[in-house]
Amino acid sequence: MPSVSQILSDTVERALGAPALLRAADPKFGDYQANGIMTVAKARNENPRALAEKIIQQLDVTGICEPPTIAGPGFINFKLKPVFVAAQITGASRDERHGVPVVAKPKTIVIDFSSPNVAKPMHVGHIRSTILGDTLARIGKFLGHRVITDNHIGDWGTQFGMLIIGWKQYRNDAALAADPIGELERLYKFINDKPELRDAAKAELVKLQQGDAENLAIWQKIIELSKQEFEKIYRRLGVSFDHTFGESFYNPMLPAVVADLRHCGLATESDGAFCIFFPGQDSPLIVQKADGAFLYGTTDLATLKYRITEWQPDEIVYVTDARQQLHFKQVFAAAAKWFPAVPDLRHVFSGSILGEDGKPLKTRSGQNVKLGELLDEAEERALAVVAEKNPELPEDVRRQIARAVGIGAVKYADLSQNRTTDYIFSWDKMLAMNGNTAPYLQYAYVRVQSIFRKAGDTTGAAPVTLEHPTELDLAKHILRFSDTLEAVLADDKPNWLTGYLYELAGKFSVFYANCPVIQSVEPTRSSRLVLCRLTADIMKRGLNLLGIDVIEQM
RNA sequence: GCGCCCGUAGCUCAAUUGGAUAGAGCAUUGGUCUUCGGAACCAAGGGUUGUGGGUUCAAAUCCCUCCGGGCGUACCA
Repeated sequence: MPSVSQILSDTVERALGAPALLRAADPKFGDYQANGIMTVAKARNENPRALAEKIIQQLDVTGICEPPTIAGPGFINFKLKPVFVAAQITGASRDERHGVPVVAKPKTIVIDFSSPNVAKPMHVGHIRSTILGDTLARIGKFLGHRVITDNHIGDWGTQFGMLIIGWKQYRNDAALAADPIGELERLYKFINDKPELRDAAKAELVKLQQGDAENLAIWQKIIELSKQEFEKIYRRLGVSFDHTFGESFYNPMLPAVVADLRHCGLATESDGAFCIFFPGQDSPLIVQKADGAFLYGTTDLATLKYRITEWQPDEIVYVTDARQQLHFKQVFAAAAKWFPAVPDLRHVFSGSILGEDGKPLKTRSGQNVKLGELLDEAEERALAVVAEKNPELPEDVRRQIARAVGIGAVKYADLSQNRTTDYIFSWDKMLAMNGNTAPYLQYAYVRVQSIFRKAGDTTGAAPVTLEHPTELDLAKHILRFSDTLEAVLADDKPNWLTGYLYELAGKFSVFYANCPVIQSVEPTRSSRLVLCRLTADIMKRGLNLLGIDVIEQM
């Protein structure tokens, strides 16, 4: 079923002959507002109010809303008829997708996110990319796009010289078994602190690059161990990938990439290196160092070529931190010249996570906060809250709740923030039961579930009638779910979805406080139960699209 | 030096891309309810959107000047 805003928007566009620019209106003016009229009037040198008058004469929306009104300099306001809202809600309640249409033209979207480095623990710096990319993938899929997720792990580089010599001579097998990445990290630091081993490390690296069997085997073992550790984190976060083509996957392609870039004149020699220069910019994208080695720009171009030929995507999304903006600008600019046609390339970047002192989040000893330990703490803190609030629950149930609440809180705190800015990490704020937090939404969901437990059989598909103003308000908000999802995907801004869900929970609370459900008489009782069910379904779906679990009790 | 991101209530953040009187939570103050989970709901105070100009019917949003912060800026990723 098409969304309400889509219907109205199409209607106005047909009459206007230009985009309607429909948006949710301030409730005191109506439910939706078209403000494309002023722009068109100006271009045509017409009086905007007269044009608006002409447009509303042509609109046939009698089944949908009250007669549209003109306000201000030329806004057209629409106020939905309760009967129409009720009919839409009834339809949505019988739809597995809660009234969210599948996109008319599905796109192929590649999403590149998370991308941790092998032999290093994942830390807080990885969480935003991981969670953001996962959410965008989930929403894209739900809207009907073909989404391909790829974890571009850092599994190649000069650090392997040091890791290999450390592995061969200083490896502690017991430590390796207990904490693989911890031991690898120790080996790396140990060798890095020994300048006298630098040449030996370099020699091991050269052997690896030349295909030495022993070094290749060690390298692969290190990758395997690292991937297993990453997987533990991803399992806890509920994140998965279609592919994990690391940087090394593209190694064999790099010489040909540079040769081609040189052949077509894009890459030129400068100080012994091969570079792609851009007009008006001092620093080039270097694709081959003076010593012959390749860089991540080279790998990114090879990766891009592979993805284009392999998947023919309409869009490729790179989710990284904000510090890589220049790099991706250069890669995208190079790609635009290198390929006859490039997909829509988007760099979705995020700010850093700061401690409450406003400085980058670190442990007390100044180390990066390990992601695994952060998630442990989230669950512990959530467990303490659950134990306090609901001590009669069995231990295993409490743990399960704590997992959903703790992990959910960390994710939600991140996703509810505008991704481009730095944000301040605060346990107390993210675990608060009030305000725009995961626990608040999870609790709102629990309250609805509680109604169903008491009401008995609620599987009926009764028609919805909207009598009380708070019912109508809740219902109208429900009808905006699909608009929200489309907007999130269009601008890569999950905080619009969290805002939507928070408002949904708020409107439900008001409805809940004003409208008895179980004690009301038929047919109101059944109608309200359907409204509750739909609200709960959308809360669950919305949270699920954010990668957050709901629970039945807490 | 140059470039990118930013500056909004005491604090943490919104504002659907130029739309009407800039909104939430926390904190503060006051209120509701014999309540389907009070882990709730309602209300009040709190703002010259860093500064000064410009563009237009309309600016937190676009352009320019400063001030302040973060991050980049030729062979790490």
